[in-house]
Amino acid sequence: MKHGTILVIDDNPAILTAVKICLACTFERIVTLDSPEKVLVTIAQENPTVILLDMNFSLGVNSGQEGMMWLSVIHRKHPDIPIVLITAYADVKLAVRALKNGAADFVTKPWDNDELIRVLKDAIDKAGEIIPLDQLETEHVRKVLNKCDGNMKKAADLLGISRQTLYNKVKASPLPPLRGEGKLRGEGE
Amino acid sequence: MKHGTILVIDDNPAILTAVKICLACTFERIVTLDSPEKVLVTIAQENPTVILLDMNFSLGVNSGQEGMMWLSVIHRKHPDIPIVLITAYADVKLAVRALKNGAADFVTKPWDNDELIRVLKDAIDKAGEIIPLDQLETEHVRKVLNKCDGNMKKAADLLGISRQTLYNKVKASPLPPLRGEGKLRGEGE
DNA sequence: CTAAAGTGTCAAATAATTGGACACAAATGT
DNA sequence: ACATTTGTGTCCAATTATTTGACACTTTAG
Repeated sequence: MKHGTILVIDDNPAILTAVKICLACTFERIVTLDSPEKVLVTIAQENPTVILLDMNFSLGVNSGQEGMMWLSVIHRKHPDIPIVLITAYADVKLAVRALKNGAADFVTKPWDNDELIRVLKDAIDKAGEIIPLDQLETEHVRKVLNKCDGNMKKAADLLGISRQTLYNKVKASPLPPLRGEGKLRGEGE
Repeated sequence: MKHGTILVIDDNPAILTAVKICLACTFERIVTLDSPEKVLVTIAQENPTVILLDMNFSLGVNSGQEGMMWLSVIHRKHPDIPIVLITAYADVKLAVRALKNGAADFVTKPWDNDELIRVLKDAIDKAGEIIPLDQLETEHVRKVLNKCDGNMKKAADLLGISRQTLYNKVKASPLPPLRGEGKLRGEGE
């Protein structure tokens, strides 16, 4: 099954060619840019399913700052499009920063074709997950309730709803997404 | 301002000592474990604000598999407690996997004390953020609507609400809480 | 041991959600 | 091109949820 459109941004033509070949049978459409400057325009035109973004565009500058900046710009404007970063300079700090800035994944050159495809598919799948509103609500309610140590008044306050409504909500979903054995944190006594 | 309890798990006593000194004035309470085996018990007893977890516990094994496994175990059972990983073997793949498995951050030994403190505070802050229910709802609604290209029927369907309700919701928040820059001209249309 | 804060539960007023309906615009198939 | 399907905006009345306020009671802190 093909997975829509991918936008690849890299200043190295050889890389673009290699990626095109590698991804030809995975995507319906492959759009490439050799510079990120017009990336927002291209995104608006192509509406890509996923973006593969190189981190270094100035020769001799390998800090990845430029890619990081573009990551932020794109992610801010299109938070729903997964962005996979790719770089020749494996740097843990950079990778961590990228993921915390919204990157879906981070791969290093030279890459393994199968791994790249897997990573991209994975990013698309994760971005495509849509959960129903009430499930989102229930999860959040329990999270906040947890953080308030079960204090429903405070939790309701933080959630912006009335105490009684919180009651109804927790009553409506008694045993939600708790995996594991039966003891919750705080059940000491 | 002190930031509650931190649980530090590392098999190297010297590291534990060093961390204790480093973090003494940042946390009210520092709990240490030299092995992750009883970590769930300790968490239940201490209810830590944040966890600092080493990735390697078997000498000679530096794949980080063990730390990764414990990260998963802890994160699954306590998704609200931020877990910062620490490792001597800077490995991009490992770091990426860790973050995707729910780690709040990833630091490498030897660490910088100030940076470690900053990272921990950051993790705590991020985990402590509580957003009101209606804001969460609005953001999710807009995200799903986006993914459906504005098709309200489909979006309502995916959200598990009726089409009219979706109408009301979008009508109620025309320019919602999107963090943000003013207007980046997409010049798409 | 008080006072303050939280709990569980109720009821009545208010708001939101639903399912159905309708005329019309847009996309789809043949 | 035409007919069919699908989606849009917008109503309505019936049903649910939510809120506000209240009450007796337990827990927590000073």
